[in-house]
Amino acid sequence: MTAETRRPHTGRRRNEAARQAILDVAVDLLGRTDDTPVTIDTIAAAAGVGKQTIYRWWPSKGAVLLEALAGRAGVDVPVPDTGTLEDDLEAFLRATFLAGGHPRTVSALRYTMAEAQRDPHAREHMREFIAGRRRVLRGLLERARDRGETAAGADLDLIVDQAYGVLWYRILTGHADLSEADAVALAGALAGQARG
Amino acid sequence: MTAETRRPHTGRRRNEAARQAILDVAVDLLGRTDDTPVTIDTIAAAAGVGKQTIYRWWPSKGAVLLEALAGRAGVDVPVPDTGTLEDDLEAFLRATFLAGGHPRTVSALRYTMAEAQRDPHAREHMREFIAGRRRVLRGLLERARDRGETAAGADLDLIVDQAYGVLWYRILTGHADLSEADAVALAGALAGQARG
Amino acid sequence: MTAETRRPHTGRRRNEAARQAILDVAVDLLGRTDDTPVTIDTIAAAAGVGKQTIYRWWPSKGAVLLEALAGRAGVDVPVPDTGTLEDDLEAFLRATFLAGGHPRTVSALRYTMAEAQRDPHAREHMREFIAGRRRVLRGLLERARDRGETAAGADLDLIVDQAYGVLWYRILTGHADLSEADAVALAGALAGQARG
Amino acid sequence: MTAETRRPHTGRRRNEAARQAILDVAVDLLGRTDDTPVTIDTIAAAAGVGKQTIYRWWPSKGAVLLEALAGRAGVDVPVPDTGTLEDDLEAFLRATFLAGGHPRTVSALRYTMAEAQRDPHAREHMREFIAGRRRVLRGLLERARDRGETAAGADLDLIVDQAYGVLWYRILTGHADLSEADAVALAGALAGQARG
DNA sequence: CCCTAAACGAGACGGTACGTCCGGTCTTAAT
DNA sequence: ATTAAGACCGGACGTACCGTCTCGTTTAGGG
Repeated sequence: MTAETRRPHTGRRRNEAARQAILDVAVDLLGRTDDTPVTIDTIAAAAGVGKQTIYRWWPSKGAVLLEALAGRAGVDVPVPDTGTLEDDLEAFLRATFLAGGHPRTVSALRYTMAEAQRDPHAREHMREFIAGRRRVLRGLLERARDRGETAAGADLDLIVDQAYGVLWYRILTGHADLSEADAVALAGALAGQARG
Repeated sequence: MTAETRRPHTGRRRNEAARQAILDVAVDLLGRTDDTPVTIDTIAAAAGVGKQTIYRWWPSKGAVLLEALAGRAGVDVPVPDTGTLEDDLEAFLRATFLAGGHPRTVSALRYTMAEAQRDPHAREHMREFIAGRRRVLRGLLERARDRGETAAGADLDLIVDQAYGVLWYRILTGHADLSEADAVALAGALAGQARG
Repeated sequence: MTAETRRPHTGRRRNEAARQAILDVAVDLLGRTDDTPVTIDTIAAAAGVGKQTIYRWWPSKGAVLLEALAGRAGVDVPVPDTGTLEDDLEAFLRATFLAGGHPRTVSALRYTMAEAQRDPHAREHMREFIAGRRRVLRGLLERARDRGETAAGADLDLIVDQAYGVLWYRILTGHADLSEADAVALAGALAGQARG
Repeated sequence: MTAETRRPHTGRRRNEAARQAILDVAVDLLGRTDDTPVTIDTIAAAAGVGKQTIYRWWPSKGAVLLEALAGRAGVDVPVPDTGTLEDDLEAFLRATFLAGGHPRTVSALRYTMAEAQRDPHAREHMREFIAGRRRVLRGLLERARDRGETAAGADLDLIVDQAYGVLWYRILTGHADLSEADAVALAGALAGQARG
């Protein structure tokens, strides 16, 4: 994804096209399943940008990657509204597992989570990213609660933890695929937990 | 943890004392919560060993770290045998969360999981480490199944995924602590799930 | 010779101050008669420079050392012009032997000639260095020839070879000093050869 | 030159076969014009010998190489005895230049002279090697002096320096070949110089 | 005749240097 | 003032070699 067309300078104002090119390249590189190195130099070169342009707007490499990741988050996972908790949960987890099972997504998530462990900026961005995803799922659960579908003492946060926990655990260790069947099974189990 | 005493050579056979010194130093460095760098150079220096002695026996830094980690695994988590699934599960998860909540353990697990994402050798070792931990928990569940405590169609592997998924998810994102209360709640939820 | 004062960056152009610092340190280290190691690391450290800055501009250690040596060549040996071949030759060889007999010069020449045997880049630079020194002496001889002081068939190159041959032979083997008396004797002998 | 046949142990006495194998391999490796590394490991492996067997009898790598070189010295350069200085000198220098011009010899001399600059043991051996070669040539000159062929004040040592100086200078810098014509020319010049 | 001491092949070891890679900072010249 | 370009410092990486050390084996020669 090398910048082919000439991108004009914008003088003393921030160049939005450059910013977008950087994030696009970051997304592209993160998704590569070969061993293309994801370095600031390769990003800058591929985006047709100076390294300083990156560091002017982001504090570290991890911050760039996490913002790139966050920008792509949720595009593949619409929030379903079927009317029942189990169906919502199943639809959501199927979509989530489907997206999360794509090789490009796996690669990107693995790399960024690793980066978040060593780069404090990336860690902070990752926390926000995670919090955002959690809010969506928790919203889905709260809707069901408001409909009276959940038991009184149901720990919604713990249910969210289990859903995303399984997802990340499998992505990072690779010990099992994110199969559709497992999405369904997990949805059923978590719906059961919610009902009490 | 510098080697103070003179360590004798062992001729043409591997020097077990050197191997142990390397792993000890690795464990020590992995557990540091300050930003002490975990490098081959620092490991070698602290262990009083030449770098080549490390590379002679391990293919990469990650492999050393994972072996060091694996060597310490399970020391803090005995397998309980109370007679009932829920009590076993609760005891196991309490111990696991307790150990996994210790700053030194968190630091080590975060670093090694990150390393496993970039170093194929570390990844392979991590897979084995993960598989070993899973076997323990799965054995506990199978025992309950053999006692007839679980429903016919209960997916034991998924339950294992949920337990360790929550653990790793919290360790890596840091969005919530590994509290004792959550261990108890999770044990209850999973026991219920197993019973069907 | 550590860089004490802050050296400013020069942006996208080569930093001449850094280049000079590297060569200065190299000259200094080459001249040491103790066993201070002449390493890229020590050069970089003493010059306050990253190793990559050296490898960006020179292909190998030997290339740096040879350039450093060449930069100092000829400073101590002015080309005399007395009007007669023998006097010119004597003055030149006295100065050459004097400079070549200095411990710092001996050390530098020994090290660089050794380096030139194993490093092809250094070898190439050494060839140029040698060629440059030869040109000076040969120029002196040609001037005498133009004055009609030499025999018709005199092989000037072979005379140059003998002069520098004795110099290097003694420097490298250390079997005899570069005494003033020998400079005079050699000048007389070579002048005799030239006259035929 | 790998040791193919089984070499028997000799109990508690030095194994002469091993010693010879080491020197043979050293000579072979020194003569290689490709970039085969001349290391203790390669020598030991090729000679079918443990490294310790080398270090038991020689103090350093350079010492081995120099002894190997010395063992081959003089094999190609018989001392002529034609009856006249110029003819003796010409015959000697022709043979010397011929031998010294062989690629294997050049390679060996270059490597060992370089080694002699960094390894004190090699340096000492080189001094002896050089002294030995000098004695031969000086003997030739003294014979002529005893016949009354040289001038009273002729500096025989300087003549020896000039002869070997040219040889080594060309070998080490490679700026010119050791041609037969130059051997003849040099012999003539030095004979003239001796006659005064 | 056995038993011990030395030499041997093998190769692990501590240490030092190499040349490469990359993160984040800095400066120039162009826009 | 912002940008593309890219040099710079620092520091980790994994490799190569030196010379030392220990093991287990083999043989010579003294008790």
